[in-house]
Amino acid sequence: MENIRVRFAPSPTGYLHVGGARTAIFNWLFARKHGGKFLLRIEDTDVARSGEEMVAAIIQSMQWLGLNWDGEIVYQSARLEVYKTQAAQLIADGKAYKCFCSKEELESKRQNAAREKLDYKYKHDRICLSRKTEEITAFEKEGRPFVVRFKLPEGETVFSDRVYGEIRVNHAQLDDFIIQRSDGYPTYHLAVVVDDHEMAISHIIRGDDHLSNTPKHVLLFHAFGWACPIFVHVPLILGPDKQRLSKRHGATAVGEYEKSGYLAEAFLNFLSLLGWSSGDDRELFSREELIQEFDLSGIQKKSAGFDEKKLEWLNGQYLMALTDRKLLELVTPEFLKTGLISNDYVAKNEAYLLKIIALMKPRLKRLVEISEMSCYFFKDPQTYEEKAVKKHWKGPEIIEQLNRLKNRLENLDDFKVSLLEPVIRSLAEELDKGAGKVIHPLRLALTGVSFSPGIFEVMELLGKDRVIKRLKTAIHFLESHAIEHAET
RNA sequence: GGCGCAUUCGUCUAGUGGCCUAGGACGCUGGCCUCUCACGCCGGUAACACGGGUUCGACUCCCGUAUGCGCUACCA
Repeated sequence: MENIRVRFAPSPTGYLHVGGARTAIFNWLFARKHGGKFLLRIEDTDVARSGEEMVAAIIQSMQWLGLNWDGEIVYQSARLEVYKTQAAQLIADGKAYKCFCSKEELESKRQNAAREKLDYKYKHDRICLSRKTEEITAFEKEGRPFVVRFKLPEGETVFSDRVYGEIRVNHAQLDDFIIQRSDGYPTYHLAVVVDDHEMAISHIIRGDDHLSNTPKHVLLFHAFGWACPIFVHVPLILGPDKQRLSKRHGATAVGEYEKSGYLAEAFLNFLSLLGWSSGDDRELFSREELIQEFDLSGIQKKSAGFDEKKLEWLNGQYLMALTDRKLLELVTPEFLKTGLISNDYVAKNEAYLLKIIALMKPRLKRLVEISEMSCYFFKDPQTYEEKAVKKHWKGPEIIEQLNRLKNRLENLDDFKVSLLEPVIRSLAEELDKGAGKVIHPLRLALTGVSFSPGIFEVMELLGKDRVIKRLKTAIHFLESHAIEHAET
């Protein structure tokens, strides 16, 4: 394929939505695969709802995902004159006309029709199309506001969509739709057609919520005497309950996924596989592999539900593939944000941090989990998990057991896994217990919780001083509680 | 309501008339590993929306029905 030019055209009325991002990804993959251009156009013709901060946020999310675009960003708000000129041309050609009917008049007509369960269509009366020239000039002179309507021809429109095949729509369903609003701004339909033509877009890849609008666009392309691009409508992304993805389902903005600790590569991988399949059984695709494999024929017709569980799994896969050093780099901001450690600490304890990262890597699903998951490597436990206390610290002999353990460890100079393990196992044997019966209480004393990486690795990293100290603390804790119980 | 589009395990999907007693992945679940939690490994659960055709043969083609989604704005 030659001269592939596609565009992503978000409306800055909100953050970059997951669905929008997926559309952007498909466009980007298609362009990159075929050596074409991927253009970015901001559809900000709805002044009331558009905002500059939103544009910035959308751009930021695009960059995070690594969706680099070609050329300058096109802002529709900067092209109002172009649309006006094109609308005027259509009027001059008799393919569109000015309509002076007020919104209120039309609204009441719509309601009257609705009462009789009828569909009001402007083209039924076309009041403004039958006005005399003098009347129109008089209106214009007094500065009466008007919209420009497309004069809908009879017949039907047939077009072919790369995903959905041939679509046929009878014009009876359509109306003399507005292409220019009374404030002079173009509507979506006009702007999109004019811009896609001027930007020489070869393939319009967009959400299938526009499938029903496409006949209008085809009509406009024909009215202007322009060839239509190839239409490629992609299915929507829905929430886990198959309803339109909304805040109820949690995050809908790409930025929120970035914040909650997902990797851009994993998110890209995940979104690419929503509504598209390469045809084989792979789940993990690098950016390059996605470009390599992407093909319009793999696009699904059915809308897809967003399954965050799978995203988490995928993210975990990416996390595990990272080097310790790279993961540390990514996770450091989390450490700093939670105040667990300082910049200074990071600089001085890299080797230690790298070892922690190595232990946490297969357990981590999202970056933000790191602080909570590894806090006991930086500070002594403040509390002991209640359920674990009941389970592992029960019985009067537990204090004695921890004491014996502490004494043994105090005599050990080199805190290495290979030396620690025999100490604990032999103690268990002497006590005629399984090793777990010694390890679990120990883990609780050292970490405050019931789960952690292998206890010997944890001890080695913590070092003798902290292990002894935490054992003493745990023993004190148990003793004071024993007294409490005795008193009550 | 009208019109358009869709419909394979809970979810993402493979499947383009016989290869399907429907494959993979996530999830869930049994087990192994094991000091716990993860990771990893082995196994299990679970789907062609329904009804009619067409055909020697239908998950695959056609028609209905149901359900869902979209459009039906001076939003995009």
